[in-house]
Amino acid sequence: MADAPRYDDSLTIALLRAREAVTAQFRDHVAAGGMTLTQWRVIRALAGGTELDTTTLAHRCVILAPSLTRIIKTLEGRGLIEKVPARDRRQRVVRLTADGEAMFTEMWAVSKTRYAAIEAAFGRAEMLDLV
Amino acid sequence: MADAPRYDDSLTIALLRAREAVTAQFRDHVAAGGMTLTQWRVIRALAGGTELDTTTLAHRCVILAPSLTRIIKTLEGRGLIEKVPARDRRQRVVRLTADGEAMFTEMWAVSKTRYAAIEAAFGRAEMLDLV
DNA sequence: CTGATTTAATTCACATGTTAAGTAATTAAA
DNA sequence: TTTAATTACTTAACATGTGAATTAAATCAG
Repeated sequence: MADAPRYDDSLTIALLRAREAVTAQFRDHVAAGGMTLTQWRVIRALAGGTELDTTTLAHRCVILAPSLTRIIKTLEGRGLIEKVPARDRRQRVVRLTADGEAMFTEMWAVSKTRYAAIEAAFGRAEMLDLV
Repeated sequence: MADAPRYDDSLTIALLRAREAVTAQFRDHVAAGGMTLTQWRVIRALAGGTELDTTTLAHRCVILAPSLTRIIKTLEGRGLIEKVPARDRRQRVVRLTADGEAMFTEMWAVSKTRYAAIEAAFGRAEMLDLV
């Protein structure tokens, strides 16, 4: 099978497995807090009183706009985030509520140590080079 | 903001961006063939007459079982894959049809060169180490 | 051999990814 | 200033991710 595709070691598969391996470390913890990993990325991006519009937030969290629209609706419904009036009325600017900040603080205490451990064991430079 | 989370350079985000950067190279080409990247992974895993059960196929393609069930249904409906009788009747073993092999051959001619170029520019070893 | 357990898939329910189309507000052009 | 073009976001439609519950078949214990 000289010309047959090598499959298991392709880059796309490797990236999927790498992401799977990393997210598995957090999924249970985040799920215990009643949210998904994607929602957690949004909470984390807004932590500390940060106010962001949808476009910036989507880019930082690597979430597509349609997904973010739904997530904002969900998190707003739970009282974790709230809208902020914006100069440009096309924009939707959001921030964490007091409850949202509390939720972040509580979960970050645990997540922080896991992030640090995993990243230290990995070598982040090569990843960032590609990006 | 000494204790504020550094966000843009976290590993989970980096992996998302890396995957985004790589898949963008193939998405258009695969979409032109009328299928998704996930479906293409399945086709590729079965190329060359390979017969696989759902569990093995799911693991190799890094697709969860429920997703694979739907994908098999879709690809079977298009006449690209077909069932193969299995000793263990709990298993669903599938392989490419003649049309499926033809589809693979046609698309692989283009994909192959892109895979090679990207992987050469990356350095696959670190990824595999993590996995 | 019969019942309990385990295994392989499927189904269900909901969240997200993805593309395309649509809406409202801003900006630029005539 | 009125229209055309852009921008920011939303909605829609479908595919996939994800965990939990179900079904069917194989295996195991007694």
